[in-house]
Amino acid sequence: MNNTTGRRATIIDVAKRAGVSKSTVARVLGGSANISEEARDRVLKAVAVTGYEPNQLAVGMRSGRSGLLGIVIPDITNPFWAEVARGAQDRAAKDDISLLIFSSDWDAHKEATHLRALRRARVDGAIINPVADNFDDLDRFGMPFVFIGSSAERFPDTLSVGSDIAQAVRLGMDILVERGHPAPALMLGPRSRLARARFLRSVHEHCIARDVDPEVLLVEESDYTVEGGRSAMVRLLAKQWRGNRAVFVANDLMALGAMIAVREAGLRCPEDISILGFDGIPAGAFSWPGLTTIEKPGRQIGIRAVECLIDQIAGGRQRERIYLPCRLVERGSLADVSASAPVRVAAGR
Amino acid sequence: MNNTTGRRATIIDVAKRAGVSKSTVARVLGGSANISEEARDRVLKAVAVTGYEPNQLAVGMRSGRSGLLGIVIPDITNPFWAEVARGAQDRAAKDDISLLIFSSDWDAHKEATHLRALRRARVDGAIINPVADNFDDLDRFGMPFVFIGSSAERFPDTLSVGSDIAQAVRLGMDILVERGHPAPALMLGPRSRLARARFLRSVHEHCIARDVDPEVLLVEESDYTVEGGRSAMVRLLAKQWRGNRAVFVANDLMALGAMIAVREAGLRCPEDISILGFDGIPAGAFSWPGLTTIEKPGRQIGIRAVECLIDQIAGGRQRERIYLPCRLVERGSLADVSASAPVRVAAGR
DNA sequence: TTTCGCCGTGGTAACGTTCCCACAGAGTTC
DNA sequence: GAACTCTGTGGGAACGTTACCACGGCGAAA
Repeated sequence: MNNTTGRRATIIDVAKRAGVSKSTVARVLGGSANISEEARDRVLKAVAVTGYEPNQLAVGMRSGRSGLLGIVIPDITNPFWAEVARGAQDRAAKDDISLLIFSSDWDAHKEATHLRALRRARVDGAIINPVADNFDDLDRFGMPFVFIGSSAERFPDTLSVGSDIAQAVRLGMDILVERGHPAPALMLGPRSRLARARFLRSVHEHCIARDVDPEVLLVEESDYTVEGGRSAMVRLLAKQWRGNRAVFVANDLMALGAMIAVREAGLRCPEDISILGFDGIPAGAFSWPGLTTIEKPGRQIGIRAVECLIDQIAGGRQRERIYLPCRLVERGSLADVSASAPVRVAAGR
Repeated sequence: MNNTTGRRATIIDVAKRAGVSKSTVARVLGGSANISEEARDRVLKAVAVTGYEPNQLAVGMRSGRSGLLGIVIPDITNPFWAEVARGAQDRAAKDDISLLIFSSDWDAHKEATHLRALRRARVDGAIINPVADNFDDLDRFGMPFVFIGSSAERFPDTLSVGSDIAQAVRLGMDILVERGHPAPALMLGPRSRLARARFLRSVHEHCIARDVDPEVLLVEESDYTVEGGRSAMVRLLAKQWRGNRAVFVANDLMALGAMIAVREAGLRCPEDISILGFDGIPAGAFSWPGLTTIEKPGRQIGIRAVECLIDQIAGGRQRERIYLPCRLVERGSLADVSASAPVRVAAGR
């Protein structure tokens, strides 16, 4: 079904075989109008015979469109970012665009290297979770771009896509109230993280709207790790902590650690202590009990970012900030101790 | 630090600015010998001033090297494959090569589409976890390639990189014996999977070497899912099963499910039943107890695959099959009931 | 002095497309 | 019947690079 010579067929080979000019071949393949039936047939046949595949390099060279998009995320091995990448991949594929993926490891130097690679590859645009605090000049990025993730927050006047933390917190607080936990303890990440402030602010807003004094809430903070969550939970358990005990944890890894600490203290989750996570990492489905959590829309973020990018490449530049809604994933770590609760919570997965 | 016109600087802009010919610029940038100090300085200065970045498209067009490698894996969202991709990414970056990543979802049609995209992009080579049972003709793949993963097993005469299942099984059986479980039950995947036969064969070999009748071993099989592992464990518990009870599970997800079933049966892991997994998925670190497992060398596979590919692009084509060793990850799911065991196993993570 | 080789450099032809202009012939309008 | 439009086609330039050849100048060998 193709030449044995090893050389790839070019548009000229196709043209010769079809007995037309390369212009005509290009028109047929480009789906242009005004082609005779006969010419179209002959070209299509010749394409099949030669096994011709257009050379994207040449196309890009001439048309200025490489058909490539770049994405720079912290780590493809991190399940959240893998979801983002996957969403971007799938959306790009719909438009016959291929994705160049890079992992920055939250390292500004690696990021710079990757951005250079993207520029050299002449990608049509880039999706970036920014690491560097300031880029030389955003306008001279050298290509259209979309920022993703909460670190994009630092750059006010750019197009960016992220998850809607305010909505996520509302979702979490609502379910906690509904289940009889109107004043949960809070387990937060390090102060340095941007998302932390947003999380805390949203909790406060929610409390005030419900006439609860936010200062009443127990708060612990730690690193976004299993170990961090475990130690924070130990500290929490040592405090005066009355009533229906529940914790709203700002990160799933920490929540998993907290769950371990509960067990180590001889307590049960969710019977003694309810835990609500935030992220939606896969491991939450395999813990015991399964972690009830709020899932960030990773895949949607990837999809939307590509769409924004495509729009931006085609038309004018927008400078919008897009927040995508999160989703509650109910598993077994949240007890229902509300007045209306049937009998007792079942510790399902 | 660059032109404000928006147009990207070309080698000609650099040449003009440096007052030399583009040939000289190319030689300087290509690191060729026989350049005067003066010319080199002027060129380097001009490059810095113009912000010149070589156009990879043009380079690829002319030199036949696109500087791109493709990788087609089942799903970037799957932690194992993400590891593979990450390894490939890092290794490729060392040679200034960018990676085009695609997810096939174990779908032959998607795979074909992705391979076409790779051909169009004129990648210098491809790393593929093959899905299709037979390709039209391996020699006419249209580019150098390396197969990865156990499904590569189906194609005898190709270069491939995968994990050493025989060594992994030896590792597992050895630790089981050492801990006082000379005849563990086996939990296998579906018969359709290639890895299953290799796993079972290796267990048999190990048994025979140790003078154990392999027929004595309890065997259950199921899907590679949490639910599958759970139901298989239920069936296993219903059997006559004496002595120090341990299960060697051929997949971590199943192992996690088995662990849940143990707990649901009112038994404890590892005190009543020991579980040894196989894969090394991250979720195994967060279960309770932590899952002791054998980790496949995902990252190494990616690294090695890229190295093979680079070799193959440069030199002759090899048709070797490379097996990379797995690693035991000790967490808390394996009890030590051997005679030499200190007192009792601690249920650590 | 002539010849040779080497060094450093410049010019030009590709690579495979797309874009644009030109042009022949058929049909339409006045 | 001349001028015009429309349809289908072909030809050539350009995109930015590298590979190759050519050439002048200089020192060394004959």
